[in-house]
Amino acid sequence: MLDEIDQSILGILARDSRISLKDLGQQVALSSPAVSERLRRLEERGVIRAFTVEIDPAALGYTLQAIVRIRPLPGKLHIVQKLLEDTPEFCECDKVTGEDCYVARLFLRSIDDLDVIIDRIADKAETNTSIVKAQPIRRRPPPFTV
Amino acid sequence: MLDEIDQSILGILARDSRISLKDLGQQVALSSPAVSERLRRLEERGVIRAFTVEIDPAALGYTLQAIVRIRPLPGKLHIVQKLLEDTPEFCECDKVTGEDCYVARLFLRSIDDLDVIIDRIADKAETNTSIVKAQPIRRRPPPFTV
DNA sequence: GTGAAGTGCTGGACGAAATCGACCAAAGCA
DNA sequence: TGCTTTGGTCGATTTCGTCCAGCACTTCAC
Repeated sequence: MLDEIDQSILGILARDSRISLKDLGQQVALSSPAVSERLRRLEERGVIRAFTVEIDPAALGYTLQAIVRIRPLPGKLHIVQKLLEDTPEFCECDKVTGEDCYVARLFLRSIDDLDVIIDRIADKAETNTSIVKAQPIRRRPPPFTV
Repeated sequence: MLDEIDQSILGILARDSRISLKDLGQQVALSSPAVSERLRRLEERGVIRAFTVEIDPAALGYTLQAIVRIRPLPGKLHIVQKLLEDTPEFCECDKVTGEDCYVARLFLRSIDDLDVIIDRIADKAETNTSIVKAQPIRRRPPPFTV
């Protein structure tokens, strides 16, 4: 599905997605039209979901992060999910097996905001909030070795 | 700190980080040398941590994800953290307040891998694993409004 | 085997984009 | 008031991306 060249292209782009096709081509020993075509196909096949940018949340004023585990009350599941989706401070949410139904990441400007946001779901779900103290591993791609 | 133009630049780059400076400039009504300079400063100040690419984990064979809560046994905290960092399948890890010490995201090729990886920390920590069934919110930036 | 078709690459030409330097206008300040 | 800093424009030059023709290699039918 993905050959070695595609994998190293992905690795390089993960570190710097604004690299020129020329430089990218040199690093994988291919001409620029060739890597251009590979990029096109990687996007087309959905291997590359997006070229994006990693922003320091603190630069936007988000000095706090929390991990919130959420267990909607009976019959409230869809309402809760909709509420999470419509609250932009929830920047990541997974629906999981086990007692908790959702695990979500919340970006906060202050601890007061936490209270405001959690209060909005407090009557529809049980929640368990953990404040992030440190990030030993920040978002990284999984290993490529096939 | 960040003016409106910087914010809209970040918003545009979050959607497509490979956009040309020319197009980016047109969208924010600035010349390309001007946006080039703003980009340079955003990077320099650490607002932009990296230009990167979002890869479909399934394309790399990772058909499963799990959220693992980890509570190291007394005296094992540093060993456990090192182990997490050295296990590339752990693609995200937060150190949090509360009973659990770490919350980590694990990418898996098969359910068998889960057993192998969790076994490696089983004698150093209590773990609680939830399999991801769906992702109602996939990584998105927090709201920019200052 | 052999020829036809398909795939994925190279290299050069050409138009588009990035960069560089010169210059300018507004804001902050002695 | 006039100097300095900051952040911008514009045009020239260089660099890059894209298009296209051609080539090598593989697959497959005969």
